[in-house]
Amino acid sequence: MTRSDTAKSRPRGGLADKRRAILTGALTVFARDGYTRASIDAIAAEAGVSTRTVYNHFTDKAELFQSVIQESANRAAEAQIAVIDRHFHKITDLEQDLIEFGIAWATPMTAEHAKHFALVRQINADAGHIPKEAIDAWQQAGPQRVRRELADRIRQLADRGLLRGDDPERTAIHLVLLVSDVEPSYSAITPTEEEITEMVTAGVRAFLHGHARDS
Amino acid sequence: MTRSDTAKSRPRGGLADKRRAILTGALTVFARDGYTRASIDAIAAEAGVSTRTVYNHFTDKAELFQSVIQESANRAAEAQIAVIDRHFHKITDLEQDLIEFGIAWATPMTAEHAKHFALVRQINADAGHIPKEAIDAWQQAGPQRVRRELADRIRQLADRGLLRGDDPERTAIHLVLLVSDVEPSYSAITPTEEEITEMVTAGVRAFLHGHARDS
DNA sequence: TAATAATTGCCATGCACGTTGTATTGTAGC
DNA sequence: GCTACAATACAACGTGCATGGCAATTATTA
Repeated sequence: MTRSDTAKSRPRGGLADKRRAILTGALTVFARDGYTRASIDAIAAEAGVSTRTVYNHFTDKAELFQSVIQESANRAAEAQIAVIDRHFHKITDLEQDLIEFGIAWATPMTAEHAKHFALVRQINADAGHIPKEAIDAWQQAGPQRVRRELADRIRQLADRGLLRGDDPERTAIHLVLLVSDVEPSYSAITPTEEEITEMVTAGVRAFLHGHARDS
Repeated sequence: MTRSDTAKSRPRGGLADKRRAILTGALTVFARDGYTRASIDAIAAEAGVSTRTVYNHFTDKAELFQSVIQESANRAAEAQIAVIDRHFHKITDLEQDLIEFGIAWATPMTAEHAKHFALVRQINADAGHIPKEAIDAWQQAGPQRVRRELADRIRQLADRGLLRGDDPERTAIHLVLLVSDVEPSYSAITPTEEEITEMVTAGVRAFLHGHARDS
């Protein structure tokens, strides 16, 4: 009685894109439960697919996980780079444009991307039990790629004399830190649009001028 | 043959402080393996204690975990508040003293405190499977308490005219973000003392003056 | 040293889960 | 409709693990 009631709509048909369904379901379950807790049965159910089919597409739970984090990294990186490109193309009023960038950066947190960040937390916690090659590949496809992109944009702003030009990599890190929310989703409180704006504004001001009195 | 060879030195005696031994061992194992992966047997072995004794002191794996994170939060908070008190007492040269504070803040990362931060990552990842009360208690005993302490110190600096006085809570968050290392221990690379100094210096400069050209 | 409490070893139970084999069935293209 | 192949249902195996029960053993205390 535990098998047939978990899968609500299994029309039993639909060949072909099972693999994508599995990856999507696995993302959901891995992000929610973590690697060890996540059971293949739960993933299969979430994907609307038989357990056996999962093993038909992926040899291992481990390989499935690595595929999931790789795809997650790629998708998230695409999205974030899109945000970067969109907002750094037309910088005229530095502070105002950075604030708009920060809002766009911090806002998508509310929808589908929440899963990606939950997965990132799982990776951070489980890093000691994930093969180093997988971690490296993930880092390179995700965070590092985005950071390099942002650093390039910052370098361009420095060339235009709008920012200091020393160590654009670290400057990029600082910017991202200051416009991102702390507290990853405890108590499931979604910050309002106003709170995001306020946080981002404060972050951008700190990024540009710092907190010293005389600045 | 799996039971007797894991515990190397079990002199079989030594009543009394078993509870502390269990807590310490549990911290090690939980921090390394996470809640689900961590087995009671592994914890008992790490603590040099029989499996049965664990259940003699704690009813559940869950209760043991909550005790561990609570103690971890308390210890880490004490240590961090000590660092805050030590460095914010004698602020004369703001930038130089903040840099020294940041170095002291980021350096202990190398020893015993690594476990605490690994545990924090586990909590962040597993938050959805930990009772809300436990999360709240942990937050209050740990991060929130430290942040409030730091905010108080920042408020005092603002009163002395050294920092802007708007929203000291967020200012505290910004300071901590900027002097902390990103990348939680992938590839087990321990940053050198020089690297820490460089990162902290850049962070404090950004905290005080920002990255804008004209500042 | 006697009595009380804590610790241990060992066994046992029950469950959840990864993984595989196999026979069956649905689907796509001829 | 027939064939080749993917998907499924079902069952089964092995394992790891949380948890509990005793009885023997050791430490603490009076």
